[in-house]
Amino acid sequence: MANHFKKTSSAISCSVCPVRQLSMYQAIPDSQLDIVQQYRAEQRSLPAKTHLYHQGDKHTNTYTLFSGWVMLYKTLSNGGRQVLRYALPGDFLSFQPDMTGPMTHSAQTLTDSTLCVFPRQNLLEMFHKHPELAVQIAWITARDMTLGHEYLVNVGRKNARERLAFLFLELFHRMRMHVPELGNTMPFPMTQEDIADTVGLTLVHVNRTLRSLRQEGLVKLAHHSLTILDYPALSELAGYNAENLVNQPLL
Amino acid sequence: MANHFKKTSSAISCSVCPVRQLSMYQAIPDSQLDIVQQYRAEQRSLPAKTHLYHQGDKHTNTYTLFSGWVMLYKTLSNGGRQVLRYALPGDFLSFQPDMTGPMTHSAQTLTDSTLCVFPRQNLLEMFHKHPELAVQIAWITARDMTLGHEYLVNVGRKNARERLAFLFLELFHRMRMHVPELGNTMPFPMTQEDIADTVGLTLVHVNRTLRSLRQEGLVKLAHHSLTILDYPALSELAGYNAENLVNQPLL
DNA sequence: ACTCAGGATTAACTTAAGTTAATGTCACAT
DNA sequence: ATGTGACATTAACTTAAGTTAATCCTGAGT
Repeated sequence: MANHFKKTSSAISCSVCPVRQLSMYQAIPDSQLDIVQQYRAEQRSLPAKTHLYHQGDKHTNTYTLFSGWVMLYKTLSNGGRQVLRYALPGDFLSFQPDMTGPMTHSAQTLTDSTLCVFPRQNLLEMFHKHPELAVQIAWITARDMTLGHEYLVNVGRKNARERLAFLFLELFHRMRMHVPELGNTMPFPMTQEDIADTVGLTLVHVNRTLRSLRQEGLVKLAHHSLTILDYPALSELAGYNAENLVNQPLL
Repeated sequence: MANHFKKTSSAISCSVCPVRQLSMYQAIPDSQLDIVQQYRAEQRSLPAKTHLYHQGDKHTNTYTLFSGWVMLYKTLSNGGRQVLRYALPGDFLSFQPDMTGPMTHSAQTLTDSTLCVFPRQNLLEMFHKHPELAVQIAWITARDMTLGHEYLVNVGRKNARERLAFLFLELFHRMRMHVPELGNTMPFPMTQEDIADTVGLTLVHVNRTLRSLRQEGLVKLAHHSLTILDYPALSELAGYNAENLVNQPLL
């Protein structure tokens, strides 16, 4: 199989990085960014639908997503798949408790994406030199865990309509943090099968439920673009409150 | 309502703490444990079925569970409940991304329990003086997140029998880390309703499924005691492999 | 313009899990 | 010993979601 990885010829300097404030490196003052950049091995571009790593792989890199969408998921022994989270720019990927063991999940790009690569080895050294980064990672991981908890509630205790409403609003809100000027329409690169594997339903039932939401004028979803038509109704359905998605630094 | 909190008259010193190696303080050398102890506000004992904090509360403490079982759960607007995790001795509680905001979940003791109380304020100071603790927290949080992911897969992509099998093995393995000499029987303080709210089923269906597992001789569950009768079969059912539950320090 | 393939849509039918409601059991208090 | 309440157990019935399988789009490549 061909190696899809491509080093970006014109890697962007950390000092002018447009997504830094969304990433763990918001904790590092401008004056020390050159140090961070020394730990960055490279910037790497991948086309849509390629894997960054597979569940079970030994993997020695850590990533900060620079642009694009990445889907994190787990595979079951019976062939099933459960999506854990969608990563947006600034998100930190491939951190897990057993840093030397096999990956507990897979990561696949949904769109063309660019990532900054930080070898695990460097991470530990960085923590040592910049303890505030360790705190930052703890904070980011706690945030991701909290989101995971919301997903768990979603799948464990809600019906199909509520699950979809929640997913849409969760992505909509996170997207708005990245693009504050966003209107009611956002890119939505996943397929209905991806959605099904996120909310714990089948593709067919997702389609059915989507139809009902569409007919009631709550959302429009087509051609990888999602439009929120009736925010209050969706929000009510989802049992969602935006405050759940914190994005403030810890300190 | 009466205040159930009770300061333990004979608080145990950190230096002789039997659960330290299971907690974040495994990262602190013996010689510096007195410092940790200075950050500990108190040791507190609670009877079974009392809340440590409620979802929505402002809460300024952080805890390390010293003994007993604590259930963490979220409440839905429709009255539903989703259990997020069961805490065992050594576990770190009430850490969340928004340290000053309302709690995102509730915590309730299942058995009589004792906790070591560390005010949030002290935490930040501790991180400052012992950066390795921040790394440790990042590691612990990542571990909890990974467990959360397993729960998500369980609820999102498995049938009733598989979900129960998984829950039993997960708790069995974690219990064994605490009590290596454990046989096939372990304490199991939760009710069938708790189980239902953990695996995303109804109480009635949990009971039905439990009967089928019992009739096939896979487990025995009665009087708050669980016996694993056919480990291989359960393990096969659950799609579980013990390696998922890492418990090694990060550094 | 034409083909192909990955998605999206639907309908018909099945089933796992939910609901309701009654009864049983056991620990504990009086 | 008796009553009370929290849990556990079952059965009968309902329903939300799963399964199977056909058809339809639509955008990319020739």
